Amino acid sequence: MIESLKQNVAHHVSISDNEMEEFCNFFHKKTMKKKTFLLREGEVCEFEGFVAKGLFRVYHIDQNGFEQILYFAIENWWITDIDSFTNGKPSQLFIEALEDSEVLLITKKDKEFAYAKLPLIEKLFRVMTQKTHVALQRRMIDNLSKTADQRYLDFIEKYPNHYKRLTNLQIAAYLGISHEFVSKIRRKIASRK
Amino acid sequence: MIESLKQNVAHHVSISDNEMEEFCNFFHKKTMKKKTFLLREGEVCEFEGFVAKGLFRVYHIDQNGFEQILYFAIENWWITDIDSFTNGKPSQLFIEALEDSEVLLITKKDKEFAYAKLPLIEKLFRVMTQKTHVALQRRMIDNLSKTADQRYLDFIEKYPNHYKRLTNLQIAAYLGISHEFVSKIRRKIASRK
DNA sequence: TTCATTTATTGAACTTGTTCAATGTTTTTG
DNA sequence: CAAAAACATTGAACAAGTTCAATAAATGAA
Repeated sequence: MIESLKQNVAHHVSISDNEMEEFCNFFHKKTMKKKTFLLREGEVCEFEGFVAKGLFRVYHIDQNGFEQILYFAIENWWITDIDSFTNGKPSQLFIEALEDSEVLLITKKDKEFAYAKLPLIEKLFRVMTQKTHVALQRRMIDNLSKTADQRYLDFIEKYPNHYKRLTNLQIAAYLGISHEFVSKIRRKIASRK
Repeated sequence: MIESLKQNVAHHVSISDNEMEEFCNFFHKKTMKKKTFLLREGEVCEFEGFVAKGLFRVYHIDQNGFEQILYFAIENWWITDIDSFTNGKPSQLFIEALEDSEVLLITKKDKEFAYAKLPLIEKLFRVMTQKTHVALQRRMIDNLSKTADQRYLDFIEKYPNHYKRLTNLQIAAYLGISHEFVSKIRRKIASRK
């Protein structure tokens, strides 16, 4: 449970056992039923979360009522709305559990406390933010240049574990296409074999 | 020259005059002619740069030879390839001056030195990375949901200063559409008035 | 200034992806 | 287990955006 968090932290920075213990103690566990929300539009995001079990979607709803999915988070992913969290403003995002899930949360206060006390934690989050930023740049470039077919293929290749747990509707909202078209892409791919 | 850098830093973190001086001393000025490159694909990005004057484009070229522009950087913007810079791997990006430009560069070594010596500098870059990340998330969402027309309008509204200095070709490569279609969008908009 | 190069515009034919509506399939839930 | 709800598939008509080719306009370099 907390073990996976420790492993994840250790994967990014080298930190003493004591510091690790101290950092992990800031987290409290939250169990969530499928289809419940960790964050809703309009709320201020007061936490940063580590997914211990389950699956979440982080998404936005536009003026026309369409959903755009920013990312899916399964085990060992972090979830928050950085903008709302760091700037204390109302979120534009929803974070919803798509399966029964368990998440480890740290509050804003505790995170700041950790920053002040444990210099490596500042580094941890800087490194993680950089990594997600690089991944998002990559996705942006792909979105600018590739067809929906290619993006779908890339997605199932890149996230085979997500893929199995998601519906067409959700994949469509991530790729920025209609779910009907996802069906048509699947058919095309199947017939190609 | 260095003044604009100081102002930019002060805008993000509160730092003493001494520390500011020390940090800014790490930078050296580079003057660049239009159409010259600060970074080419395959090179390792050894710098982080602050644009004092001019205009740059940061872009990628895909397998089919098409360019996707990640962003434009004018005065007071920072430029680097985070992935290449932080992980020491060959860049997938080009950074090119689109006008005669002046940029203030800090090397990787000096930046690490600054991190170690001036704790607020770590914060500075963390805050800046977060801001660019939030902006990119916003752009991703818009790209998933909006039509080319709307994205074009958003662009000229959001970056009126960039817009005047860019060609249709460049705006097209940023929006992920053909430059012919940019022409058609412009015509449509003009006829609507 | 002049010639070459780059950039912008336009139209026609085409491709990609959307929308809507109907139907079948799977999953949830009482 | 049965009924309801959510999800997936399909086709037809449509809209959005591309490609190609031709021409005009602007810019740059000698």
